[in-house]
Amino acid sequence: MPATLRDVADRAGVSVRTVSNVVSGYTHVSEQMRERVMRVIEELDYRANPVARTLRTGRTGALALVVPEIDVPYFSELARDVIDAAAVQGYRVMIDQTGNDHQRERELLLGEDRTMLFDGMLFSPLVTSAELLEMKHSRSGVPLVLLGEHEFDGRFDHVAIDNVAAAREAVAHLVGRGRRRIAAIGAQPEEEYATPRQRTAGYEAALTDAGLPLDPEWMLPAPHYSRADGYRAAMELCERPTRPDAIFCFSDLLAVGAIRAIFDAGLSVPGDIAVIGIDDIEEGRYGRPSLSTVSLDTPFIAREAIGRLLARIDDPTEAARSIVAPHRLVVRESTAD
Amino acid sequence: MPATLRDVADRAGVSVRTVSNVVSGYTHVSEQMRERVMRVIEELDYRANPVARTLRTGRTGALALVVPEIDVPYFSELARDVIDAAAVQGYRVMIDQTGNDHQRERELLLGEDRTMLFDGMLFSPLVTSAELLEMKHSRSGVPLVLLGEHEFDGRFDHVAIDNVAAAREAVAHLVGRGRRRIAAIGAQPEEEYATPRQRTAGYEAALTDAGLPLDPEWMLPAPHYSRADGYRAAMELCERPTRPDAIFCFSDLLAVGAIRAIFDAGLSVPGDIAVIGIDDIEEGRYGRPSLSTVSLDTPFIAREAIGRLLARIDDPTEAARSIVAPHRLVVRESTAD
DNA sequence: TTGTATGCGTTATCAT
DNA sequence: ATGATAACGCATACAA
Repeated sequence: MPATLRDVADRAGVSVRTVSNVVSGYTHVSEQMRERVMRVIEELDYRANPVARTLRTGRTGALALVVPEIDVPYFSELARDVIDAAAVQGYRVMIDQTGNDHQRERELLLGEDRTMLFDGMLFSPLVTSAELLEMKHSRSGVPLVLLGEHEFDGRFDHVAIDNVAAAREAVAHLVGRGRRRIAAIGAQPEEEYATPRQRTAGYEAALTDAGLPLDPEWMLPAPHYSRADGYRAAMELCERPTRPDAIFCFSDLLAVGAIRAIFDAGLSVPGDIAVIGIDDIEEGRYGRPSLSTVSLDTPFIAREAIGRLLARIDDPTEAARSIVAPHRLVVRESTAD
Repeated sequence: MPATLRDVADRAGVSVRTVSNVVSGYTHVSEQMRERVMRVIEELDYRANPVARTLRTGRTGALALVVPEIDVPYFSELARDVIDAAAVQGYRVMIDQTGNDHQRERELLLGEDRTMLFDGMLFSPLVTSAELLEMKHSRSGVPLVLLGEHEFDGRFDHVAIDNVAAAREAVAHLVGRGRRRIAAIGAQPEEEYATPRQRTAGYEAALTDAGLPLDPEWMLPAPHYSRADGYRAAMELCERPTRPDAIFCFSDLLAVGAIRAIFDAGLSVPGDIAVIGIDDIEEGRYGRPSLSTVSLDTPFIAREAIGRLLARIDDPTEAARSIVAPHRLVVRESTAD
């Protein structure tokens, strides 16, 4: 049975108020009193009960991070940085997975009694809708920061890269390498999601910049941004009468699958088909060939997101702000000559 | 301001007791009363405050999962399964990272006020010591289930594969492929940690089974089981006057790094050197060559671990049990002929 | 079947 | 500077 504030107070012959003052580092407390109380705290191995503290203060010291699937490398690398950044500020992180499932996402966002279990929420959706977020926000009032969605400007805090520019640079790089038949993998069937739409826009802009034609036939969907999706789409491209000479994948994971498919089709990377992704996951650095990509600064994203969230927890009336994280083209073997 | 039990009671003209009964699905409550209360609950959009409930009941509905680093694929894949298995039972999961850092691990385990923030703990250490666990357990009394440590039998619940057998089968497979100079990567400098020691034992047993000599020179350490560790160690092996013709890596991540190193050294896999790992992470299935490995059933591990933990939460006096998870050799290109 | 009252362990208000 | 005491929101022992 853990010792309580009362136990300590009784044993030290003082009031709970005094003990509480010592514990929470209150200024007006005499040195001798302080020492006496501290000794008893040591003796009884007292630790404050965070649940009781939370009930009183309304602060839990926990944040929620919602991602589609934690085992997708980009999200696990992001989670690592988020957990670290949160720890620096004294917060712990709860992770929820939406499983790329709309129904599940709904439940999670609007879910029953989640409220008050955490002080704020970091939401990194692959797909999500503004309405859902509006509902969440208005119903629970939980401070919310979006990761990777640059669409809902003004309404929510968010931190993300400039997706259009990132995609454009990736494709421009392929053009610069002399590629002309450039396919894209990762467009979403529905046009309602920000990230794929923006990357599609960047892809199209780069082709237009280069005076290349836009061909919808060369934009393949990838519902889950998984290795399997990338494999499937690339294999389909390889089997066509006229093959692409480069593929821009909307994520590194898609690219990993695509490279394997190209190899299985008896072709080479980058010889026959150059491949570039987005994310810069570590897996891409060790593959054969190593993967060219657009690197996102996840520690930066995590730090800024945590910063915004804590600011908003502190002052819920603050205006929503939009933070653009830096990105950087990283050229490796998969697009080398 | 969220509605409380009292608000609902007042509005419905009943006592808090009655509302509480309705909310928690108490059996003895008249149907009309039930409906009346439910209607008010809807109206006020009432949700029970989980913190208050926790203070009262002592149950938080949260579990902690402690891993070295969440962005290590094996752990993120395990985390996915743990979160899912916990969700099925109505629990949420908090993730903590020890960062492979002993000091940090200490803090985390013995840490201040963590207690009572979760009902139980799943601990999946790369490295840890029995003493630390003893301290944790005795001090906080938090129900604890170990993942992947088969050493502390009898003292703690744990679920893990038979590491000795898994390693032995992997190495036997290499022998069966005609390999004779079989190196190992992943031994820990200190001999105090269970997993590496057991895998070392399996490696040695398989060599002995095959009548092959044991050479300490061919057992390379890998402090973090990272791709970089695997790369470094394999590169060193490649530069020796007599190279191995096979490498047994204690984890798939090490194997990924090793394969890249062998390639960079101008050699081929499996032509010059065959490579096998342990874990069966998805990354290994898409690499070139695809990675032979020993597959662990992480969904099984997660389910069993959650099951044990909940049983122990329910009845802390239960005897500790040891669950052996199945493993299976998976042969792919990296050890093919 | 339902109402009343107490306590979970803190923090914070009001005295002194 | 410190003591007494009232919440925080819920669950439950005890009554009715």
